[in-house]
Amino acid sequence: MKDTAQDRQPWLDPVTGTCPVGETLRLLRGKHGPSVLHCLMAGEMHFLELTRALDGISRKVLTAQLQEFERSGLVARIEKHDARRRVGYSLTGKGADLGAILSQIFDWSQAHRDRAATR
Amino acid sequence: MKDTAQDRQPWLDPVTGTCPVGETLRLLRGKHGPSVLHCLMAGEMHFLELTRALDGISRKVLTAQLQEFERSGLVARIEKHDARRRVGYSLTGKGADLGAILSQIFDWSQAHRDRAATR
DNA sequence: GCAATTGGGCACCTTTTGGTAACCGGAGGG
DNA sequence: CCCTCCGGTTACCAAAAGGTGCCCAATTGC
Repeated sequence: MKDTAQDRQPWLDPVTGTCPVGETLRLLRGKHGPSVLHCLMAGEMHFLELTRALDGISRKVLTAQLQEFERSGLVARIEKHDARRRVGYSLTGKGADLGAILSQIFDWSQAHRDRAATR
Repeated sequence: MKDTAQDRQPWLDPVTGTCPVGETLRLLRGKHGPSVLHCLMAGEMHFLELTRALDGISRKVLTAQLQEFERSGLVARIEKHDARRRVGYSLTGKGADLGAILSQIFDWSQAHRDRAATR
């Protein structure tokens, strides 16, 4: 019997050898990541629109975040070859599914805003 | 007209002056935070049980995380004055509600484990 | 020609986060 | 008396994350 990683950790993805849950959590650990997805729930937005909507995020971090979301298939990047060469970002189906879950966290936060710290 | 913070940012909690959503997101940004809540969804656990279940978390980080969750009213700390003076941790109602949402993220991760990276 | 807009990239720095290892204190066992 | 278990705490260090400021390229408007 070969004692494989799969035997010891059956939750690991057989293809990538990583834990899909861990990957997802890592994806959402950024300071602004969830907010980016939440913004995009309202529809496609341009890069600079996002920087303004998120209030405080730097362009560096936003580009990095969007690229990571794109790699993970949560967000689609659309180059408009129109006048201003602006770039649109919108959620994929996967991204929208995850965004819907995040919306529940937003709702939970509002529902428990009473004595949130219960001090 | 006094232009108050409430007028400019109506999502701020009128009592604490903080954004409840931001506070929640900050609560979940830790590397192990969501996993801790997920563990406790199965029921009360002792401190060392958690360190073993989480595989890799240090006692320092786990204590800090549990204290933060306790301050936020997600987790209850129960000192057992029995032989081994062990300490139990369990979810409050609030904590269980949030844990249920996190479970959906776990489910999402499993559902999208096919080509998660879509490289 | 010159400035502004848009979406980046890059170098540098600070802050945050997490791990390691050591120590502690009370209870129990031998 | 000494050792072990449990739940911490502390000091120290490394890595990750994020912000700032500067540069760049293509295009439009003046």
